[in-house]
Amino acid sequence: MISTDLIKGSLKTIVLKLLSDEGPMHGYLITQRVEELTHGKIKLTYGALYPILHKLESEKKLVTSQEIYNNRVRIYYSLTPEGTSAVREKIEELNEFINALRWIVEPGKNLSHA
Amino acid sequence: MISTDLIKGSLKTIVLKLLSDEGPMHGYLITQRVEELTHGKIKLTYGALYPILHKLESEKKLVTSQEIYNNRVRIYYSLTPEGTSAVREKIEELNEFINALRWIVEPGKNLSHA
DNA sequence: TGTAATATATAAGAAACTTAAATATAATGA
DNA sequence: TCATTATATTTAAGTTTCTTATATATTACA
Repeated sequence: MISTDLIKGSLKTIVLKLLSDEGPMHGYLITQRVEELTHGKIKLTYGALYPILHKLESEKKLVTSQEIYNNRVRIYYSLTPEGTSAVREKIEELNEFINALRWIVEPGKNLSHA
Repeated sequence: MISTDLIKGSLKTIVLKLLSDEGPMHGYLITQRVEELTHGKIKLTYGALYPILHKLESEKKLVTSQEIYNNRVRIYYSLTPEGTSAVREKIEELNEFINALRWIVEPGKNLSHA
């Protein structure tokens, strides 16, 4: 598990990207997929996730639809067109960030300026 | 300039790594080098930097020495042995983090598990 | 002589989390 | 049957880490 300080700022981007790649999902499933995809390195807590989902919804980047599964309510989140372009911007920024980090971590290598 | 939310958690690691690569530096110079190395993508503000330096000093990861240059005080920060091993740990964690992000950003590719 | 650059410091406030607790149902195993 | 684990969402309180703004002081340049 990676230090939470490091991960903090990228949680919103991670959630948006996941919905973009895998289609509508409910919160619980999002935490599971992030853990799977990152081989346990990143774990989303519910206290972080649900406020993020609610905020993205209030920003019109996500919309919700309820489904009943085994008597339990599931709230599925889907990207709006606005959310879809937000994903692109966020991913671009995340790639810039990764490159900037690599300029620090591997200063010798002549890395991409993308 | 990358969103500050994204950068927040990695500032301490960046400072430590820079001191490890380039030897003792004073605060002002650190902000300049980070900006240079990251092609302006990451800018350390003084309000962030100096508290970080003071904290690392109180944690015995850095020690200071004063020099006078042109009548102005410069406070040079150097890594202690404790600081040097902290750099290694932090960089390892940062690499894990970068990989985890790549698993999200490029889910198709079969990336290193390092 | 005033503005930009150099150099450090810190207080107040915002933002994004963590931790913890609450609620509720289904499935599993002893 | 009873306890535990898994499923599923919510939110309040507190912490940490920054941002923003301000203060101080010298040098360099136009």
